[in-house]
Amino acid sequence: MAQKTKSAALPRELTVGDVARRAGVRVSTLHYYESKGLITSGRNGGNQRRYPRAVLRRVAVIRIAQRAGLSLSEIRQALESLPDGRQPNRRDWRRLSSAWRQSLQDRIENLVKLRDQLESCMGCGCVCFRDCPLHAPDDALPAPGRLAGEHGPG
Amino acid sequence: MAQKTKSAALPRELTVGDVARRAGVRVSTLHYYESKGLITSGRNGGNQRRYPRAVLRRVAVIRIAQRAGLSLSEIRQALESLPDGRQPNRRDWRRLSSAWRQSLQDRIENLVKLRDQLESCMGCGCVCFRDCPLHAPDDALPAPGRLAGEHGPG
DNA sequence: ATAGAACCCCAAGCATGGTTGAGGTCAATG
DNA sequence: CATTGACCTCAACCATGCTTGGGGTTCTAT
Repeated sequence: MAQKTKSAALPRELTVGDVARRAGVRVSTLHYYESKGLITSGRNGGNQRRYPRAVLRRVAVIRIAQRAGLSLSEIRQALESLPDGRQPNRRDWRRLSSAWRQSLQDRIENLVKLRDQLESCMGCGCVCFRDCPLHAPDDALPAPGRLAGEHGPG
Repeated sequence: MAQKTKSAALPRELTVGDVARRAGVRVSTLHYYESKGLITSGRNGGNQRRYPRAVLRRVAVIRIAQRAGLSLSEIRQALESLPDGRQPNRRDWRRLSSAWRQSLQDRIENLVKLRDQLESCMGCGCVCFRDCPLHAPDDALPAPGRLAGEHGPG
C-alpha cells in the first residue's frame, strides 16, 4: 500500500483523490487540467494516475494565476517555460511570478482608472459617451468565460 | 423617413443599426441584451425596433459595468433599480456608479493583495501551500465566462 | 416598381472552465 | 473472496456572453 485515503505519513506518490483533497480542487478539475496540458501524471499498473508531490505546488500556482486573471492557456504557456527535466526551483517560480505580477499590475491599473472615472462620468450629464474617457470602443472587455468580481465563472 | 443610415440631424428615434454604430456594439449584441432584459425597444409599424436616444447611455453604462467586472445579470439587477417612468437623471446614475465603485474597489483590493504576495509566495521554498497566504481554498476564482486579463469565461 | 440594405426571429455554434453521469476497472478491507 | 470506494474514459451538459446563419419581411433609394 502506497498511501491511504486518510493521509498516512508522507507518501511518495499521490493519487488523484489525494491531490484533489490537498489542493482543494475536484478530481474532475485535475482531469480537466491534464487534458489541457497544465499538469501531467504517471500511471500505476492499473492505469491509475500517480502524482509526485510537486504537483501540489503546480496546482496551487495554477489557481493563483487564475485569480490573477490569466486564462488556462496563458497559464499553460507560462508553465511550459519551466525547466523540462528537473523540478522547478525558487528561481524558476520567481521568474514566472514576476511576469504575472506585471500583467496583474496592468490589470489593476486599468481598474483603478476605471474606478476613478466611474463616478464623474456616470454622474455627469453629458449626452455623448463618445467623448467620454470611459467610452473605450475597442477596449478590452472582460474575456467571456473568465474573471469575475473575483467571483467565480461559472 | 426618420433617419438615415449616415446620421442625419438629430433623429428622434434610432434603429438597431444606429444604436449599434453609435454605441460601438454589434446588432446581435443589442438583440442579446434585449433578450436578457438589459434594454428594451419600441417597434415601428413593420415590427422593427426603435430606440429613444437614451438607450445610448444605457448601453454605454452596461459596457462600463462589464469592464468593472459585473456580470450581465448583476447589471440587469442594478438597472432595474432605476426609476420606472422617467428618464434616469444624474442622481440615479450616480447612485449606481457609487455601488459599482465599491465593488470595483473590492476587486482592486483583492488583486493588490494578490500582487503583493505573489512574488514572495511563489518564490519561496515552502512545500506546503496550505499555510500560504495565497492559498485561498474556497476563495473567489474568476467566474467562468467573465472578466479576463481585462481581455475576454469566460 | 424594384433592387439592395437593413431588419426580424430562431436555432445553433463558439470559447472558457469545468461538472455530471454512464459503464466499467482497480484496490484495500473484512 | 466479496464488497466498497476510488479510479478510468468518454460524451454530454451547464453557465456566460455573444456570433453566425437561414429563411423571410420591411425600408429606402432610384
